Amino acid sequence: MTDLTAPQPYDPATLEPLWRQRWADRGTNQVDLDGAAKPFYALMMFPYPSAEGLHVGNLFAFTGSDISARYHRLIGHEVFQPLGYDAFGIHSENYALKMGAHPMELTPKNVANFQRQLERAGLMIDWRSKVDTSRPEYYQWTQWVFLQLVKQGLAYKKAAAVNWCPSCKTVLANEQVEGGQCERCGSAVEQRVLEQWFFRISQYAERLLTNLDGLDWSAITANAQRNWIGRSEGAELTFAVDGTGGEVVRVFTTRPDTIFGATYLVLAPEHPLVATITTDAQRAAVAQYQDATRKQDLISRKSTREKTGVFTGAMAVNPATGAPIPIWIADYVLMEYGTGAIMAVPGHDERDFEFAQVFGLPIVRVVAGPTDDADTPLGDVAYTDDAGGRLVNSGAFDGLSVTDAKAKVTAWLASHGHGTAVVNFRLHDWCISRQRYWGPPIPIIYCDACGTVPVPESQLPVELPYLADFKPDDSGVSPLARNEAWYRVPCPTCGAPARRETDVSDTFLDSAWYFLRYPSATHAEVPFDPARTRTWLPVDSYIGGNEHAVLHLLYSRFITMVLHDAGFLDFDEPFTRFRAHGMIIRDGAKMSKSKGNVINPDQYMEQWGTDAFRMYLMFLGPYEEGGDFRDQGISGVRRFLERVWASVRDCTTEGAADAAVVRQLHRTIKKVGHDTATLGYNTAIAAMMEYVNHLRRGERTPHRDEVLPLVQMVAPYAPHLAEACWEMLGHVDSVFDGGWPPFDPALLVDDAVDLAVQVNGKLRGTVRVAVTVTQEEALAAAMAEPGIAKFVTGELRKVVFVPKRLLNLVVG
RNA sequence: GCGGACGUGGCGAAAUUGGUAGACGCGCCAGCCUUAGGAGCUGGUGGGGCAACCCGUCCCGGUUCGAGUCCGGGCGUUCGCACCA
Repeated sequence: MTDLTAPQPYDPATLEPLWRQRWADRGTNQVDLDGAAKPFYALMMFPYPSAEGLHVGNLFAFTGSDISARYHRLIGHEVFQPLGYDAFGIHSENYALKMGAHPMELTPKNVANFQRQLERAGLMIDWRSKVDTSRPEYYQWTQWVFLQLVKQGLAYKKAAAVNWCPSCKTVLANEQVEGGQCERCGSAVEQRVLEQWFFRISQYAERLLTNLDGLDWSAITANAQRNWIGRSEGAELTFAVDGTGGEVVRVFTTRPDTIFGATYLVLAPEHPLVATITTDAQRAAVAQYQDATRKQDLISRKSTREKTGVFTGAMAVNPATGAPIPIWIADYVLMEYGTGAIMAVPGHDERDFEFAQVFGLPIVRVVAGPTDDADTPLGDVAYTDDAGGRLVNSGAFDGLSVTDAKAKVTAWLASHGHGTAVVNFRLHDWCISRQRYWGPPIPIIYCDACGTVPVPESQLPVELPYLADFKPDDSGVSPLARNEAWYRVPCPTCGAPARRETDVSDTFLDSAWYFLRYPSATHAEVPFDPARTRTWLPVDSYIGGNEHAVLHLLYSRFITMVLHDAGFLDFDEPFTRFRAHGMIIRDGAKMSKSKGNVINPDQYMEQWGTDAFRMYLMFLGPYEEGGDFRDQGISGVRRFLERVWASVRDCTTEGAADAAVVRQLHRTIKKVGHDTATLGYNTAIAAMMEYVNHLRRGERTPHRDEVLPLVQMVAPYAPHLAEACWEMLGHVDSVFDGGWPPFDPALLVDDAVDLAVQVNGKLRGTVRVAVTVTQEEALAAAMAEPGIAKFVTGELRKVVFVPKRLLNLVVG
C-alpha cells in the first residue's frame, strides 16, 4: 500500500519511462509537417551506428541540440527535430570484416541498439521521419542526386591515384593509412592509378567562399572552410621550352613580381610534358625518379621535407630576362595544384631556396627589404616578406613596391603574350568513387555502343546485392565486380549487353543531402516533397561537431547549390545557422578503449537518471568548448533536481509570493532565456541553481508562483522531471505546450545597490545606495564610511562615478 | 612551418561595453539531525597574517582613474592544415 501522507520522493527510475511512454502515446514529439505556421527545423548531425553503441560524445551533441529545439518550441515555434543513421561506409564495412560478420546483417542490429539507447535519452525526436542511408528507399535518392550531377555536367570520370596496399592487395581509404603504412599489416602504401568519378565542386569554389559571409555560422567553422577553399590571386605565366618547336611550360605563381629572379622551372614528376621535353641523356634518371615517386603513398609524399629532384636536360627561357633556365622535376611540386609546374625563385621562396641549395642552382635577389639594397646578400634564408619590399635587379620595375609590381609585371607579361592574371583555389574536385562494397552502387552503365549511360531514374534504386564475400581484393575494383550476375545488364538505351559501374559512392554523398530527406521521409515517391521543403528548409539551426567543419558541411552546401541551380530548391545554402559543439574528455584525458576510461551512457542513466545525466553533460563546461567529465560532479546536478522536485511537491498556494524571491525569479528567467538561446547551457543551469538556493534559503516553504516558472525553465534540460512537476502543479497538458515564462523588466532592478568604492583604483569598501543616487550623494555616503575615508589622504583630484557600479576616488 | 583556440582556487568552471575576480558545482571544514551514515539540512572555504592589512587571473612591459578583459613581446598547452607555389 502506498502511504499517501508520506512525501513523494524523486524517483527517476519510474518517472522517466512513464513519461517517455506518454510522449509516444500522445504524439507529443510530433509536429504537423504539412500545416506548420511557425516552422523551425532543428537539426543535429546524425550518427554512424557503431557496434560499440552510443558514445557519450553523441549524447552530449544530441542533448545540446535537443535543449535548443525544446526551447524554441517553448517560445512558440513548431519544431521539427528528426534523427537517423549514417549507416553506409567504410567504418561499418571494416568492423564487419574484423568481426567476420556481414554488414547487411550487422548494421540493422547496430541501428536497433542505437535506437534503444536514443529513446532512453529523452530527446524530442519525431521518429516518423527517421532515415537510414543504407536502406534502398533512402539510397535510391542518393543515386538520383548523382544522376542530377551527371545531367548538369558536373560529374566526370578521370584517372586518379588511390592508396594501395601491396600486401593486403586492396585500396585503402586515407584514414586507413598511418604514417605511410597500412594500418592493418604495416606495409608501405603505394599509389595506384584508377579511373574514378569526380564532382566538379571546384567550379563552385568562388560561390562557396563568398556565400560564407552571409551565414550565421561559428567563426571557426567558416574560417576552416575559407582555408580549405584556399583562394589565392596570382598569375599563370608561360615559359617557352628551348629546341622543341613550340612547347611551353605553364606555371602558376602568386609572386609574378619576382620573375626576374626565376632561375629554373620545376614540374611535378607526373606532369604530362615531362615525357616530351626530357633529353635522351637524362631519360633514364628521370624515369627512375618518377618510378620512385610513384612508389610513395599519397600521404608521406606530402610530409617529407627533404628536397629531391632530377634535371630533365631541357632548358626554358625566362620571358623577363631572356636568360635560359633549366627545367627540373621534383616531388615538392604537386600535380594537383595550379598547373603542376612552378617557376622557382630561390631568393624569395623557402622551398625553392632549399632546393637550389641542394642542387647548386643560382639564387638571385630581386626584392630588397627596407634596410637592404640590390647587392645585400640573401644570407642563409629566402627573403619572403612582401610587406615592405621593393624590387631590385628587375629592369624597368626597380624601385616598385611588391604590391604595385605584382599588377604591373603581370600586365607587362600579358601584353607580350606570356601570361595572364588568374585566381587559383586549393579546393579539388570531389572524388566520389570507392572501390568498396558497403555503399550505394554508382548508377551508371557502360555500353560498347552507347558509351557511358546513366541509369534511367525510373530504374532506381540500383540495389546493392547481398555478397557473401564482400572483401576488397587485388583487382583494384569493387567487390561488386566479382558478381557477374549483378553487373551484366542490357544497355538501357540500345538493349545490347552492357556492364554496370561496380564502384560505390562516397559516404559523404549520403550525408550531403539527408537534411532534405527528413521532412519528406514519409513520402516514398519523391526525394523531397516541394511543399514540405518550402515549409521546413533551409535548416534553421544545425548543431554538430567541428570535425565535419570542412568535408561534410562543404559537400552539403555544394549539393544544395547544384540542386538549386537545377531548379529543385529555392535556396542555395542549406544551413542558416550552424554551431559547433565541443568535445568531452574524462578526468583531463581523451577517452579511449585502450585507457579503459570510456563512459557508458547506459550505466550513468541507470544510476542517476536520464535527466541528471543530460543536465550534468550540459553543466560540466561551455557547450561550444566541451569539458571534463568527472564522476563526482553528477551528484551536484542530481541534488539540484531533488530540490526542484521537493520545492514543487511542498509548495504552497497560501498568501502571496515573496517580493525578493520574485525579483530574483525574473532576473533568472531573463538570464536562463538568454543563455539557453545562445547555447550557454552551463551558466543557464548555474542561474537556476542559484535561484533554487534563494527559493529554499532558511528552509522556507516556496510559493506556487515562485516554482511554476522554474519548472518551465528547467523543462528543456530535464524534460521528464519537468513534465512530472507540471502535472503535480495541476496541469493535464505537456509542459512543452505551456510556453516560456515572461519576465517583467520593471522587476529586474533593485531600488538600492551596493556601490563599489575604490581609492586610487583599489577596492576599499562598498556603500548601499539608491540606484538613482548622484555622484555627490555617493561621494558623501562613501566619505561617511570610516573604513573608506581613512584612505582618502591628501587632495581629492578626480572622482570617477559609474552609476550602479562604482565610485573611484583619485587622491594624492 | 602556416592558421585557430586557450592559459583564472585543490578540481570543473563564472565574470554585458575595461568597472566589487572566483558566480554555480565538486571536494574539503564546522555545526544540526540521526542508533548510524558514503543520506539530508545550515554555514564556511583564493593565498599570507593574531590583526590592521598585504598579495593574487602563465611571465615581462605598456595604455588607463581602473586591465582576467585592450596593445607589444615572451613562455606553455591544444586542435586543424601541412611542400598549395
